[in-house]
Amino acid sequence: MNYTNVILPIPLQKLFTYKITAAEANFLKPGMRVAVEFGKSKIFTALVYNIHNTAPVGYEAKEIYQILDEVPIVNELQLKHWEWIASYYMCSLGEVFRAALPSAFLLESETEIQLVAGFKNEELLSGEEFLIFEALQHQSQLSISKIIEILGKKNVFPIIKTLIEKNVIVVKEQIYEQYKPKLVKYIRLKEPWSASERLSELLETLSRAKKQRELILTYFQLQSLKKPIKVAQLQEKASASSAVIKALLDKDIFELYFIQKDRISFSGKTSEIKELTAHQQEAYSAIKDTFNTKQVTLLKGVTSSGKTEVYVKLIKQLLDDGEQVLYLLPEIALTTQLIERLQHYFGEYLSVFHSKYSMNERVEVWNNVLENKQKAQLILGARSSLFLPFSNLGFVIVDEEHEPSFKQFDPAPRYHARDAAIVLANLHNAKVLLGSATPSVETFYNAQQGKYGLVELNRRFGDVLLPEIELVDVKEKHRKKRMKGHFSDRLLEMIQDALDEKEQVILFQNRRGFAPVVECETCGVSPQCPQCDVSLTFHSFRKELRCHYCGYRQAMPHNCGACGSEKLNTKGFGTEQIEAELEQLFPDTSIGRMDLDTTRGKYGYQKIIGKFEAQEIDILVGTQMLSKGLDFANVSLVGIMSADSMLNFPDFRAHERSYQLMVQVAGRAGRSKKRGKVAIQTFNPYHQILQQVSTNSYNEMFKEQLDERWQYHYPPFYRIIKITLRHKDFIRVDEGANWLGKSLTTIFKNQILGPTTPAISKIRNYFIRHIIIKIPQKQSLSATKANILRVKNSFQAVKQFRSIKFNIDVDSY
DNA sequence: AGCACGCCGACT
DNA sequence: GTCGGCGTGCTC
Repeated sequence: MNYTNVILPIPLQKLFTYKITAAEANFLKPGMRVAVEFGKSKIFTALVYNIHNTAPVGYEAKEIYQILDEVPIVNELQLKHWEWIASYYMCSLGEVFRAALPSAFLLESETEIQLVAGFKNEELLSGEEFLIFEALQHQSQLSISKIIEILGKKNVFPIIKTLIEKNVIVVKEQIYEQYKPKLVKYIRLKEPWSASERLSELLETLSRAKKQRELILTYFQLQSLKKPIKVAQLQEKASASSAVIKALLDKDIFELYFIQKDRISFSGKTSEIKELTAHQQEAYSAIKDTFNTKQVTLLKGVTSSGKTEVYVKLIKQLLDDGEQVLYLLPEIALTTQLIERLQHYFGEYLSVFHSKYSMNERVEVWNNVLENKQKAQLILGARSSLFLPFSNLGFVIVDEEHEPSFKQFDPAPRYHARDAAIVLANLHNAKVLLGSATPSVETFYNAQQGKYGLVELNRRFGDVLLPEIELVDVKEKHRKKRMKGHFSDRLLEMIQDALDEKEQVILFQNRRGFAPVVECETCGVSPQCPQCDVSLTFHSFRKELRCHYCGYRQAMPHNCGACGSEKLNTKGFGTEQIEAELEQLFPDTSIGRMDLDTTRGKYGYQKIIGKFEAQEIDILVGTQMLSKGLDFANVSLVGIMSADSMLNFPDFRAHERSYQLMVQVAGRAGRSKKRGKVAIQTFNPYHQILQQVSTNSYNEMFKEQLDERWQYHYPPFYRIIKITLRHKDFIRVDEGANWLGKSLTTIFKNQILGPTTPAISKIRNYFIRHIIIKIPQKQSLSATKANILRVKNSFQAVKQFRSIKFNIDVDSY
């Protein structure tokens, strides 16, 4: 007997065994997909893990339902990589499987039922059964969702079951692939007319249809180019309406045909890569040197130093050697600007892969990488692109390495793309280049310790100086009454100067919406989200209050819900309010706003950025999404509206993050010729981080942060595993967290922090508790994880705790 | 994780 | 009396 163990896309730690025939055993290989029945009524897409002939004990294996692939779509290196992710980040292989494949590869089962021909004994049926029977007289098949509609209730399976038992209906399980390659419509003359010598005859028959004759003539014109003719092309060239084409199709003179077309194509010329400047060249050679001894190298290059040019040169070389290159970027930095730049150099070698691309596009990229096609030699993508089926990866770039968005938080696998990429590169024996102007503390530490190579690039391109940073003491300005709304007189002056010089301004406010909270002047109460532990945020555009955690929204109330007073005040400030104030202060200036609310949709970004580039917008107000990878030549001033909210964030990385964010935002100023200016408004200008930002002292910041990490047992000296418990019942999570905290403490002693209640203690009606385990570098990670899993098991053996959601997040930073 | 099975309360 | 609530156990 032959069997296969398969991975199912579910959070269960084990593989499942299915029976296969000898022929199937011969054909199947690890990495191929099969459809299998799982449980009573589900069909899943599973991935073949291995093939063997050991019969399982204790149960009878089911047979597989269908083989879905001709060749493996996942290779062995990927499976190894998945196993590392599953074990390191403490999740199941199935969860990695689910995250790794574009969801179109995970088939859906759409259950349809059909009538058994010849059933006559209607009197045997109950009322509801008869309803279904009757419905099937009109329609040949019904989906489960339709039946739910017809019967007006959710639980329809028992009825379907009895109908099947009475042999009235059968279940038709229909599996379909979601992926449909894009077909392009082409047109040609139908058989008897295709010969050119019949042209005159053809025109004769159409003597009464002037438009149609013209169309035929245009067609022959296009035909002389000896290329297939697209319908759209013909229609445009002949400036004919689609009715004319349709008439000719109906007369059987034209016919349509389709050619499968890859969506991802680039038609344009590529150009030679730029000459590197002396400094870039130096960095380039240094990187190559470090690769002789190190697998990973950090390129620390100040903003606008031209890191991309160095990448380009390295990529070029690897591509010439015939190896695949992966270029990872945080989602928000994947801008058209960069894509176009790379396309310019690498043209048809480049494919882009990220979540704003449609499913079909993602499947195409997957297949192209799998077949090692030319157009997929260089992949530019967000974190999930490290799951593509590389077979010959030679080089990985992780740009903006410090970006927190490389870490996936929910759902599992909670992996860090940078770290997972290093492991992946290791499997391929490939080199990794981490790039950042403001490396994360752990990466720079690794570089200092000699684990990674380190190359610095400290000159901006064209030797433009780093921007001049000015700290504006808002407390002082308030005292002297020199504030207009949220603007200090100094910032306004600088904006005015820039506008006078016809230069552009970027204002950074790390909060969207109009004003974070609405507060009653009389009683001080502010409206809360009914489902989360947060105050609602006022959005003036729709005059409503919203919750940024669960999406709850309500109209802005006219009076206070607690005391009825009509004096509702807005407190704090967001991008929307900054924009409104600017409109008052600079009425003749065009102002744009860029945040999550204004950049919805695939091209949302591009529209705003395009306008700003074209200098249709003078002042751009935005959240942190404008700190990344954008290159505007004419920006001379960057204003940070308030530095304090980020500095006071309760997280051990708050200072590091603030530093990175401010330096990155500041880097948007003066990127081409002139030295830029940056104004940072703060209540606390003597804060050490602000001082370090203003003097550009990365090393000082690093040293200070490292000391703190050492003192308080944080990474890179300790690993952090965070356990999150969630439940709708407050008392239950509370008790569960206490129980778990105690039992972890018996093993890990003082390495346990908590249980603690997070700042936002309730989201979507779930109460949340955290427990943190700090693991010293020398303590065995695998033993620690085994211990955690043991405690988890005994936790879930307590029946009142079983319904508590239990998340483990390894390296939760 | 889903999802069916099974045992208790509030309604026609 | 039933419907439907959610606790419990299983999925090859």
